[in-house]
Amino acid sequence: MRIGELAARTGLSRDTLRFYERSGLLVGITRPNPANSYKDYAEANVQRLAVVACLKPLGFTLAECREILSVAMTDKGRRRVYAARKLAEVEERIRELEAARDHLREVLRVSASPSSSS
Amino acid sequence: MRIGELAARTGLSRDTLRFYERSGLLVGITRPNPANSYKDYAEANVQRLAVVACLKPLGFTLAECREILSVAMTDKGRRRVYAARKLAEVEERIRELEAARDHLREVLRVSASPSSSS
DNA sequence: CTAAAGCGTGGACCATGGTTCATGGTCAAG
DNA sequence: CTTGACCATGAACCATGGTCCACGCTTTAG
Repeated sequence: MRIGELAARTGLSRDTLRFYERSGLLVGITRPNPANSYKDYAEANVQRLAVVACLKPLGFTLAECREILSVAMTDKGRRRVYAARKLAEVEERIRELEAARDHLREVLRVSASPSSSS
Repeated sequence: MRIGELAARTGLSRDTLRFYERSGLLVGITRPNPANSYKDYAEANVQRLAVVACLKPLGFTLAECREILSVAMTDKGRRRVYAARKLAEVEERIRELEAARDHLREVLRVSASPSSSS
């Protein structure tokens, strides 16, 4: 399929897809017609982009998505390693944010009392 | 004081301080000596940068720090509004990350079972 | 006096994840 | 045949938070 169809089927803009292509997230790109410069994107990219759409909200960068996709179909163990590593990062970030949250609550508690500003 | 001293007293690099100055975080900057172009930074900037150092890990951007500092000394109520708004953001982000964490745990749980890869 | 250290300015560069623009080629409908 | 939609490429630009460099001037230490 061409980029417009891929965009329609994934909900991503053509520009974003071109950016993802530069980022190495897409595979199976050919130029079947020597008369023009149009590219053909393999069907597999729809699935790959679904994986990216799933991973991105989990905090994976595009580079990490690329790495994961490169082993995703062949190496379950390595895929687990990525997930486990990211899980640790996410848990650490949650702890940091909980500390920030408690700090902000303290700010609000203190600033609610009658006197004392800064 | 000059930028070097401010850097020494805050632990920030001169470059970072100049970046912060461009970002509008510093006040009371004069050029007391007409013979040179050296700037003098008001003592108050040490405290301001301490506030920034406190706010940044809480997820406040530099622009938000600037806003908060602009009202910090005069308007306790508005300061509360900023803190409350950021608290809501932090709590939302925590919820998102917890969802991501659960998703990753699920990935690890599923990929631990014997068969089925992608 | 000389050399090093400090200072100000402006600009380039880094990563991240895109968006927008300009240019030029191609394809399909009317 | 013309118009509009689609495509590719490269480059510039956006925000965020800086870092690094070169240039030239000043200040300070030896």
